[in-house]
Amino acid sequence: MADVAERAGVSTSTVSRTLRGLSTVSPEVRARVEQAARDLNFAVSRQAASLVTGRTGTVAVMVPTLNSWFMGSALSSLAPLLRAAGMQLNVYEIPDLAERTAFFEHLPARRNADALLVFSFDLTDEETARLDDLGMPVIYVSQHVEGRPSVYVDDVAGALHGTRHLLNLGHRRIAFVPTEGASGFTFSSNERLLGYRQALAEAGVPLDDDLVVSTRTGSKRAAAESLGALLSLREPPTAVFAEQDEVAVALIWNLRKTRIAVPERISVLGFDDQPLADWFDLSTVAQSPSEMGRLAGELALKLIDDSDGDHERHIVLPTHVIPRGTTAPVATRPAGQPERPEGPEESEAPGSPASA
Amino acid sequence: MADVAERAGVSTSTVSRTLRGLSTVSPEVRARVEQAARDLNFAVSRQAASLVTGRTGTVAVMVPTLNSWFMGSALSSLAPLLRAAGMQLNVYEIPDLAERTAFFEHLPARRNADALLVFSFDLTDEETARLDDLGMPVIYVSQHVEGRPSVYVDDVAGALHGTRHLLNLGHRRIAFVPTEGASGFTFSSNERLLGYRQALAEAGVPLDDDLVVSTRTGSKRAAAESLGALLSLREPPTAVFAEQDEVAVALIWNLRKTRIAVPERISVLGFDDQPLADWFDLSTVAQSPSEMGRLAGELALKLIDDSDGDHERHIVLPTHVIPRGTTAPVATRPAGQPERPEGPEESEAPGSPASA
DNA sequence: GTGAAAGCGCTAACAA
DNA sequence: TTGTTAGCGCTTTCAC
Repeated sequence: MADVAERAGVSTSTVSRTLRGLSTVSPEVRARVEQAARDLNFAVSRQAASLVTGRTGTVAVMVPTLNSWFMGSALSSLAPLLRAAGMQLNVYEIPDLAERTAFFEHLPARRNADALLVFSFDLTDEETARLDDLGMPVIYVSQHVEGRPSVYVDDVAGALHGTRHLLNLGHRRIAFVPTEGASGFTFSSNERLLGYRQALAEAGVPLDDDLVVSTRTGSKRAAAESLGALLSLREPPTAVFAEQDEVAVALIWNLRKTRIAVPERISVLGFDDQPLADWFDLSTVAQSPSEMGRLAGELALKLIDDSDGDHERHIVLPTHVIPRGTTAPVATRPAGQPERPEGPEESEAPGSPASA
Repeated sequence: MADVAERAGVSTSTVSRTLRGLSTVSPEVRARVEQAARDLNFAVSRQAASLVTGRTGTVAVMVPTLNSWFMGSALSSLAPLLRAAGMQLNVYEIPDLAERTAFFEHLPARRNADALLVFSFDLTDEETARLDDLGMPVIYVSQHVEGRPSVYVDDVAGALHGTRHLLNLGHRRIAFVPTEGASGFTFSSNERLLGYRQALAEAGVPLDDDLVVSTRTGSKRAAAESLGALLSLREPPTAVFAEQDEVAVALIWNLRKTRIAVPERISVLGFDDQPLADWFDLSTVAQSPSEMGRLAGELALKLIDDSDGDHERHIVLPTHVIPRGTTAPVATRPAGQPERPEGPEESEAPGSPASA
């Protein structure tokens, strides 16, 4: 910066003022300084600046993985927003328990970011408390933490509406397939289960715990097992509501393999509306992670600017039922009994794998 | 840090030494300092440290998007590696030309990172030159830049082997569907096209430019148009090699819709081996972005440590042909003429959408 | 509107 | 092995 100052024939203070866009610089001087900075290819060291301002110009995000549709979408909308605000984006990927322990032990974000966005973790109270005295705004995303800024989807309502969709199609035996929380985060399983139950209750359909069978995500095999449990019930379901699109698709995959027609014999509903859903023509409950990322980012910026300000601190996002080709009115005959001989089904959307 | 020093009854130098794990600290003092640091919940400010060391403890990555299988996988393997080395990960998402111009204008990574990983851009010589005097190691990933550290997949060989696979199945009319470079990056289209041509040449199959039809990625509609161009040729292809799995799947989707059996009437081969390929039972040429991320990260760390060292600076990763259900021997009759009446195909993997 | 000087929190050289 | 001191590059009073 000293070089720039010398070249422009001013003091470093003036250079600093100019480069930060303060208005207290005369136009001619400003021009000269900017030219000098450009000539010398100069960029301010945030490190040095932050030392005196106490701000790092960085927003940290803590994510369970970077390799998922959800995180990709969320971060994709977050990143440009931060850049536009002149902020850097720092990513902490915490894939397993060991990393998680280490993270909470050292809290590496401390003093190295102006705000922290925590994505999709089910934190213990102790961990939350630890984040509380991190000395920066902490925003919980895709989860809902009492008394802290949170941005999340209304999972209860989403599952409620999804289940109602199935009920409206005449289904009464509706299974729910939640995803087993692998490494301490559950993608809102509980809330979605709640919404499912609520819908059944309000429709006067008796709850049947046999119809709730959890599975692991992304595994065709695990889906097959869950499916087996459901299909071998005395009274099997006519519709299955999977807590995630991936699981829904795995179920469909297995159903097709078994030559059980979807949606004629059994309807399948997902949750997320990720691209896979479109490929498989899957009916689903849509949520928008990109919207979530955007709102979380905006909230973060507001809280950095003015952490005691009067901001909406609990932002709840809506969901939408997207009916596609895998949900249909319940067959008039009891499920499990074919309406007609097995064989090729009639034409259907090519995106949905057929049995034939 | 002064607080910690006081509490431990030592100087700040000793605290600094202890916290950096230097061996020149006596065990008792070390214990005392560590305890004090823990009590006070102290974390070193990287900002302040970097001011004097000249190192930021940060690796920056410049990516076109965060919302893709490729980037997700690559960053997912890169992030833990950096964390293990005590480095932060800084992400610059540059989705469009405007952002790109702004990025190269200001080079915000300058002085704010110890190394830069550039993913999947086709840079101009001017841009490359600009990165050259960034004052830090720049590693090009998923691309191949003359004279600079690069980590990339052998796209030519991949396409060569893929095409050979089709040739070995008896195909002679083999189409290639590259992806139009949307915003200045081409995902190695050219190299893959090269490999395709090479394979045909070595097999003595004449090149036919009508068999190369580009498309946009992720668009069913665009795929339909490309497909139309191919199917309306006087001598249509019996196999299509898509430059990306997504395109391959879109082609299959449209083929099924048109009731053209895959692979009986036409074989389809992809490139990438992303999860979608498995869902659609797509034969493909596999590459490993996670391996790429890992190697790029390791190279970055090496170059930060010792930028003139004798490191392998061009790392080329292999590809593997993964035959699945969408490639099969060419039909004995000329393509375009059905071998048997249209109708349900025999049983096939349920992952691949069937026409029936 | 601009400059001089102090100091942010740390590390590195040097001394002890 | 430990402490003292200087200074990294910037921003921010406070004068002018």
